[in-house]
Amino acid sequence: MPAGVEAKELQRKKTVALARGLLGKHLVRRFADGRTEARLIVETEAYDGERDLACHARVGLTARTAVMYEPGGCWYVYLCYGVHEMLNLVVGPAGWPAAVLIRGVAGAIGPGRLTRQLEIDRRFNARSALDPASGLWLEDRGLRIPRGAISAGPRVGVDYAGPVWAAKPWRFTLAQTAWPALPPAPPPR
DNA sequence: TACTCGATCGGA
DNA sequence: CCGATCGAGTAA
Repeated sequence: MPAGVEAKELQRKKTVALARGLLGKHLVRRFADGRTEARLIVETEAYDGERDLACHARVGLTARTAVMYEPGGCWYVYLCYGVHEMLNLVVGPAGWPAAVLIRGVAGAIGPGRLTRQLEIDRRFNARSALDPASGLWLEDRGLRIPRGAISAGPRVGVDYAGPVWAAKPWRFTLAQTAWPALPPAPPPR
């Protein structure tokens, strides 16, 4: 049986470690027709607190950022550039605004592409990320990730945050060699 | 109410 | 490189 991801774990005040730890977990979507799809999480970014000038919570508590102040374990979904839905996992204890952007899953690299493929939009905002009843949740399927399979680098598209915060190596990617067997590739011609 | 500017992507 | 497209945040 698949083990869920624990709320208690997501409420630790360790945003960057949680972003790293999310690699290798699965994002599971149950569609309206009952079909389910589990995708390996392969790329994440950490956004941590009001002090983090790349984080939406840099402006403090507003209607949009309120969900980030919730205890870890719910989704934060917002519209980016008027076009793309961005999926984030709220992490940390209540009152500490932090989230992890799900930037890539196996079969869909890019935060806008994955939400489009999995039909994720702002209706999931503030819903539970641990409860299958929400239709979108996290599962730990026991995949072991060697430390060396993870690489870190600066977050993408946050130059507005200034050199210090833009340079934080808070973007994490899982080397493809650590992914479990992918759907069979079409035979070469 | 009038601006400005995005945690992106696809097409020139 | 540029345009799409719209909502949040800010100033007035």
